[in-house]
Amino acid sequence: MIEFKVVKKSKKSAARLGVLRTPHGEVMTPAIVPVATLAAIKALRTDEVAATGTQMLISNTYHLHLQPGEDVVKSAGGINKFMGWNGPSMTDSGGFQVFSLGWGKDLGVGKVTSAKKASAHHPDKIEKAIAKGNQPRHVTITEDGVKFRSPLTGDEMFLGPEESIAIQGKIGADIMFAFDECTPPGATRDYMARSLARTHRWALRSLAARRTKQGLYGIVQGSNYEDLRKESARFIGAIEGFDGFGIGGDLGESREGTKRILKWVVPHLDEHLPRHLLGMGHLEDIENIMTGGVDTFDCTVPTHYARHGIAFTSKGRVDFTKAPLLKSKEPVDRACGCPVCTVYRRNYVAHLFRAGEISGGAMLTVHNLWFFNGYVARLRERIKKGLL
RNA sequence: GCGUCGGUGGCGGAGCGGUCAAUCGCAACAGACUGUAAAUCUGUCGCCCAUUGGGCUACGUAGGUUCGAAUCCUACCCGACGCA
Repeated sequence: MIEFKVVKKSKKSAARLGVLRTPHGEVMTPAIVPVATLAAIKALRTDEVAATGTQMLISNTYHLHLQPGEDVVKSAGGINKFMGWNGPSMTDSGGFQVFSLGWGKDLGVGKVTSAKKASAHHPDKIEKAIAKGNQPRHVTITEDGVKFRSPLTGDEMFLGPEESIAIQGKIGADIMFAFDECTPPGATRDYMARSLARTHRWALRSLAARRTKQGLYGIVQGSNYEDLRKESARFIGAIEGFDGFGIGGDLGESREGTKRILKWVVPHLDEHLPRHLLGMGHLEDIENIMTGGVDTFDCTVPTHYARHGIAFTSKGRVDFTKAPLLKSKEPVDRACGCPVCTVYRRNYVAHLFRAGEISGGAMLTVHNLWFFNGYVARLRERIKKGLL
């Protein structure tokens, strides 16, 4: 059971402050939700994660199904006990993997890769590949769900709405997501429309498959087509029983595009229910996301970039793989009070990266999470003061 | 002192007469990364111009053989090992 309460609505934008109550505590929204795909924020212990101001985590159904398997998580007492995380949690449905391991992998594109950019590398490839009703190499998408081979064992596996919800039920996070298809940017409208209709049917099946008291969010798709996005928002928004909404898929080729999509979608969603934007949260996006009316959003950027040596600081990005930092006696970020910045200097962190020491990635993960959480908290403060 | 093997680009290490400025790995440098295939991936990596391309100097040093050598021969220098 979850509960959401809007505490304040901005007069300047669609932004709002809220409280999301879960069996594992409250989330002050808007909030960023760091990604713990395999029931782990890579490189960190959960107590270290808690010390970064992180309120909620999202793990992944597909990955946990492959390893260690949902039964292991269930017998551990659910994901919270399993990973020693006392706070709220969500699980993504595996819908994103339908894309990332399917078309995404085949075509070498990410979900935010613009169609233009992608087709510059593969002229006409995307349209042709997808338009003809072909299937990606590694997954087969049917009305029932998605067939794929485990990259771990090579075994044939299947994930559909019923399977995803059953697995998420055993994992036991506070909030689950409906099974959807995250469509590839650059696909034809025709493909998008057919995929959307199927995702809608999957949403109803996901809801019908729920056997637990966990929250369940329906997911709005529709890529960057106005009519499809609106249609999707109306359809998903009208379904009785969802505890909130996810907004997923291709979110436009630019920050303006994302803004536009949120404008199309958000007005059709019940304002009393929480809205979660799936997989977006670069620093530069966050203000737009909030003013667009999003309550929670997840993103791998702070954790992923950290392991690649990038720290986000009050003065912009700092790349710790660069040699000159070996001579810097500054903290990672002068203006930061995180557990890393209060102890370590840039020269040491840079050394750890150049030496391939994993603690370097761990340190920047702590810092980046602290920084992103702080950034979001300051924006919440601005909403509170009526500035946003 | 004699013998054997060896000396290749920042390092390790291929190549053993032409297609070699030289496979590959590491390091270095640059770039990418938005519901994590991701402590990953891509590119550059002798020097000088250039868009394809061209020029120059290079495989211990100095000579030589050959149309042509990192690759064959000779001498020398250096290293490892073995024998005195």
